[in-house]
Amino acid sequence: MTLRDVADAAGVSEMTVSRVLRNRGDVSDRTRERVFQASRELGYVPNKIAGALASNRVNLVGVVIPSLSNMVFPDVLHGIGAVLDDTELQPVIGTSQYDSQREEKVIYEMLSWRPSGLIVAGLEHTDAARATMRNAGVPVVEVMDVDGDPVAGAVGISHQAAGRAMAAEIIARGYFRVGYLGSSSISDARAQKRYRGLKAGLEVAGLQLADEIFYDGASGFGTGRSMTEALLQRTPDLDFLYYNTDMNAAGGLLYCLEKGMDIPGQIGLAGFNSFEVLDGLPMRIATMDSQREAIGRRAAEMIVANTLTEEVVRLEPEFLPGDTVRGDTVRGR
Amino acid sequence: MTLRDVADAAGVSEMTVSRVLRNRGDVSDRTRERVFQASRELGYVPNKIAGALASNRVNLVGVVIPSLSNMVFPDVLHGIGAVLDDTELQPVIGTSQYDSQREEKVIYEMLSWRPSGLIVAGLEHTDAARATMRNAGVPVVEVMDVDGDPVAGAVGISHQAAGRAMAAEIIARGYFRVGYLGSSSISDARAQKRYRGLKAGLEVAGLQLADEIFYDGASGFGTGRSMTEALLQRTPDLDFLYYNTDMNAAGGLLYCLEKGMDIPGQIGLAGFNSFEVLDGLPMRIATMDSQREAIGRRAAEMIVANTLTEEVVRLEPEFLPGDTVRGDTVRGR
DNA sequence: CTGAAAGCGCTAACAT
DNA sequence: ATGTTAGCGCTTTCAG
Repeated sequence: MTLRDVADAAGVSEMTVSRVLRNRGDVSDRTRERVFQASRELGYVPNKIAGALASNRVNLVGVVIPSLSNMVFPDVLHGIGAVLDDTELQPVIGTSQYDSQREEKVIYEMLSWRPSGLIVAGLEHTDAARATMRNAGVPVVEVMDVDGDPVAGAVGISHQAAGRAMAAEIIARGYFRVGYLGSSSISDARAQKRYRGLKAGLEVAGLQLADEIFYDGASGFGTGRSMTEALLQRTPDLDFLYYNTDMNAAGGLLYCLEKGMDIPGQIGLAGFNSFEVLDGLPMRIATMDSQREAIGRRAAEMIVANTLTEEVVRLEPEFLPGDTVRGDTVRGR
Repeated sequence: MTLRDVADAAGVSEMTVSRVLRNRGDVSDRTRERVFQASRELGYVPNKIAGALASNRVNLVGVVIPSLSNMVFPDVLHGIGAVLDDTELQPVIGTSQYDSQREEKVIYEMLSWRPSGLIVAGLEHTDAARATMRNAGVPVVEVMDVDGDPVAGAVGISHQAAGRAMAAEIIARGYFRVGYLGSSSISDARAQKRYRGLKAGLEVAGLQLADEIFYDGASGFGTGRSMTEALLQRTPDLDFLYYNTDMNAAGGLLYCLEKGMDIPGQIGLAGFNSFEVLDGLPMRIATMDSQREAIGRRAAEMIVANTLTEEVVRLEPEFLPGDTVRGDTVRGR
């Protein structure tokens, strides 16, 4: 089933059919109607492969993220989609499963389809992947993180700064025996940066991390719960728990509440990301909004603009105190 | 940057380069090495558009789902990915946002790229979408649901039966004032089927749904909590709450626990889906495993088999009693 | 083992 | 308003 078939059925040239179906150029209403009719009757579906080759235009935007299971990425995709919905462009998603070799392959595959742009999560990639992106010839935007050296454009927050900011909040609220609960995966570069930011921020105030614990595998209530239990068993006098993500913090919160701990008096908790699904827990977890949707939107806008931008957009995460931290005793908020 | 450039740099024909890069046919080690070298130095990325047009082969599998925000779909994608990872095929995801017009468009767009197969969530589509899929000329598999008339292949569970099975469990455990808490969205056809199945199952035992409540918008703890509060205010003597999804059930559970209700004695709760992230709540919610990964795997296998199958695979959801329902007093489990 | 020719299905550019 | 020609970058097929 090709243009040829529709053209024959409608008694016009292929070119006319092409024009009608793409709504380009002037075609008489009569011809137009005949073409639509023929196309519909035959159940014609245009071949975008051929169209793309001939026109040198592909209305796809590649989006490479580590995983769909971690809710942060669908949120970024949502922002991207919101912007692309107003254009001819369509996102195409690829996942790296937190594996940089796989990511390299996915990026390469994506670019081999000659998309109109590429959005990639994070700044850490193999040299080959970076080289490929640099030569892509289309707008490339790295998202979620600005702590590093972007290949081209970038939109994100500074996770290092987010960690420091959290340290400042913790200190201002009078906590000083801080424990960190995070992922042991070195491939979660952004969590690592927050971890380092936290430590740096504590040191500025002459404090040190009192203890830390790391887990393998997925975040979740169970993970948060068991990490929290293990950490508090080892270091019972902690007065603050900073989690790499709200999902784990939620598990920790439930554990602490069960044990009858006084939150936020005896112990404070904070997470990261601000997940809407968690509204409805017994207490709102203190967190930092990671601006995921805004990041997606901004990145998509840069692709739509279609300039080989090198712009780096730094968004600011917002601290949300929730119910699991004390009031600010220093600045008196 | 085309094959031509690489061929010139390596001093061979385009054809030879093509063979080396695709690892097809015999090429001497010396030539092979030269080609790789040239290709690498030039940063050549093959043009799959042209390749696909010439070879009439596209190693993509279209996957159309309503949304990425609802965790059920990433789980299906995970199953699909697990199977496709062992092949040359790659999934390409499109979302319909629970809008059948949009779904029709997405399916059409997908097929215009001539993928090797198509996987679509659900059995409810516009007539045009069904017609398009029927003429696709590639394997098409509808997933998640088998209560209806598939276009071609299908893999899923019977949500109607799942609702009935839940009714049977509720009754067997001695509950009889049952409330349903679900989505008002008619586009969630599967939840509707469970709802109808539940009612049918209760009726068989001479029971009726004591009350029901519906919400707009996204599921989540907050939604589950407020629905539960509203429903119990209206009908305080309910002894069982059946939710359309575990996410809402979790919110309801937290609410009931806060109010000091005796679960599962005074009141029982059950959800649907079996979400792993929820392990770690104070109680494990009774639920039914919707077999999402298995569905994804099975569907992908049907695509890989590359036969225009009409096979309908019905998987069986597994009831998981958790901690929020009483023991089976009838069958004495 | 390597190369040359033809053509995949469409669209840009140029007629008419 | 419609048609004709050429060619996008690759692979298939056939030669050698």
